[in-house]
Amino acid sequence: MTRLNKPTIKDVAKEAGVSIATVSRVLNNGIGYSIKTKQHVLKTIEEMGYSPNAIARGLINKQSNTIGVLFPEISGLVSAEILQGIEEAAHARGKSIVICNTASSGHKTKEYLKLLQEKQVDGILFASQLLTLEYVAIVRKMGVPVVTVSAYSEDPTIPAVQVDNETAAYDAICYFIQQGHTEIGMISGNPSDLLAGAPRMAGYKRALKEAGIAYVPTKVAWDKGFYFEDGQKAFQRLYTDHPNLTAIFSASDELAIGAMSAATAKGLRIPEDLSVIGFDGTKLAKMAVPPLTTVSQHFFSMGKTAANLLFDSIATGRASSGRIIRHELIKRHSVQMPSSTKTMD
Amino acid sequence: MTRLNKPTIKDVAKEAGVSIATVSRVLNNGIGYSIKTKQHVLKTIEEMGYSPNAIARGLINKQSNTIGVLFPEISGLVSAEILQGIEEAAHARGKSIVICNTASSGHKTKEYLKLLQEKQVDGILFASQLLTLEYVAIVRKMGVPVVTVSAYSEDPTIPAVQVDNETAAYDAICYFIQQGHTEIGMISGNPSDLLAGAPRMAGYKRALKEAGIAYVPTKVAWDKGFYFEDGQKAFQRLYTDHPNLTAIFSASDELAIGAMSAATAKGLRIPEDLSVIGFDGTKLAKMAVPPLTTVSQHFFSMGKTAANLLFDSIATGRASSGRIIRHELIKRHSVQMPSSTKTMD
DNA sequence: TTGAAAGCGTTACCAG
DNA sequence: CTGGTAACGCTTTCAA
Repeated sequence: MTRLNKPTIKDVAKEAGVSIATVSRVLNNGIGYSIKTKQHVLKTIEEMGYSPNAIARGLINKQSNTIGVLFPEISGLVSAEILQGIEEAAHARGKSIVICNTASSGHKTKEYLKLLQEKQVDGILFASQLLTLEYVAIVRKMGVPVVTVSAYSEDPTIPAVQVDNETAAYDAICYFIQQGHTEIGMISGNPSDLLAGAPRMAGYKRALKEAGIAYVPTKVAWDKGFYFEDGQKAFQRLYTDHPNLTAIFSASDELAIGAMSAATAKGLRIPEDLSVIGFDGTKLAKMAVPPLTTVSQHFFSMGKTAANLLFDSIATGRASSGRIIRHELIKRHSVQMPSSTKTMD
Repeated sequence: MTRLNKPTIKDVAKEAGVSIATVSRVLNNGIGYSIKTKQHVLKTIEEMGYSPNAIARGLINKQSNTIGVLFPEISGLVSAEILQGIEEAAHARGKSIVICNTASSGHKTKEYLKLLQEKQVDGILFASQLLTLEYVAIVRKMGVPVVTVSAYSEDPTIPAVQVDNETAAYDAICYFIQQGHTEIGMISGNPSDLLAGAPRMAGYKRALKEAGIAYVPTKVAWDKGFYFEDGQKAFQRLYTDHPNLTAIFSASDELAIGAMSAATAKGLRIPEDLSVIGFDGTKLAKMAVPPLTTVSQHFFSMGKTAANLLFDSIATGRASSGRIIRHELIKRHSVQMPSSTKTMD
């Protein structure tokens, strides 16, 4: 039976005929040994197939080079894009990330926070995940920096990376208005959602007000969340109450596509009979029929930015400030001027 | 300045007036102490807010309770669903997962493999990611188990969790044939893809052959990959060469939706003029207009199964065998009998 | 330029 | 039932 255990720094030292201190030095510090020793050590490392043990390193350095990322769900396009951004930033700095799917459950979240503490992660990212005061307290006790991506925090001092949701919604409505629409409905997420619910509705109201259009509460509908089915259901209600709507702004792309699907089923043509704007800018939007005009959030870049903020904070020991990531109205083919404008009568 | 450092097991021992061995025992073994000591120790742990250090534990136990998962991309629906399945299985066993986005790059993959080795992961999952002989060799040297999910391995001895792609495609085509179609085209992925390309094309051919329908090479088209745009482009070519096709089988949902979008743009109605079947069963399919009939792969369950196989392998030290996950034809509204059957003339 | 040794926070063995 | 202590693999003083 050959020696199955992987070689340690000790083995390398013995084999190379130097001390472990020397091996460690050529591995880490750029100094403290002769060029000749360096080459010799490097060669034996190569020959033995030695690989340093990050766990042992972590124990002594008191850092794991790992961050934890919490998501309420990971099987969606939004999460996936944010995650990809985070991953890119992490990899660029040689850090690794452990992902935690909390399923929006307080229990699972706290469980994960405990796990992350035991794993000695260097920092934590809350992605799309409500950061309650309770979580903040836990994380404070852990003593590691936190940042939030596309998430609402009950503690305003936590650095956040997000879009200006109010303005983004406002811009969408203004575009409708520019196109001549006045009968504008909205499919919202739950208004109790302080990140993606309430602010977008506020933007909708502000744009209407500035244009002198009366705000009619029943022109805003929502169901449970931000999903396709919610969009379908909300549209039914909207259409029943207000069949004369010429434009609908939806708080997510899925919501918008659900609405379009329900509208098509009712025989409405898009955009001829009904204009639609979505939100998020996921790849769903370009795949819709017709391609969906939407307010894009650049999730990839949000994830990347948030991760970098966190890494900076870890490195400097100072809390960073948040960032607003610019949104962008991507114009495709789901919006046109209302065909039955009064002047046509 | 209060004591900022987190308490260690030593601190707990001192505070509780016992030895660290005892504290360790109440933390790990269910035995070896009086009920009274246990309560006392637990109380001091609680009071001091002590949390065990998983890094130190890992060092001595020679395991990290962590697995590495490699994806060629993580911002897609398929990856996200697989990941969610893996996450669920991992969390259920108290393991954590570090994710690696290789971008299909051999360089990044090898870099990650090295990182995972240093992190002392207990096992590795290749998800949707080609497992080359070179990678197998590296992983063998690492001495940890590997399993593959929805991925092709050049080494057939590696446990794999996947769908029977040939049969799945075969079933889809048979369904077309049952509905009366004979002019059946296919939008394939790249045939050099040994997992999702070649086998699905083989299934297509077999079904045709069994039904006595001639296989016409130009009735199969593909572009670069499995994405929306590829579907659009491939459809153009298919339609130019064979405008009389009444049915198209696509090797992914995105491909199918791309084809539908291009077909709709040409004035074709679905399913009246053209029937379409997709592949994957992502949430995209149900959101299409009309809702897409598709061969579902149950990615969530594949991820979960693969992770569990890996954990078993880690625990027992024995390689497990792979699993075929049953596919399922989900019938929605993108397929109907060809309207212009010969008998109607 | 180099080596010896202390120590990071745990676990597990061996005495008592 | 309990305590002392070696060891896990590594980094980092401190001396030489």
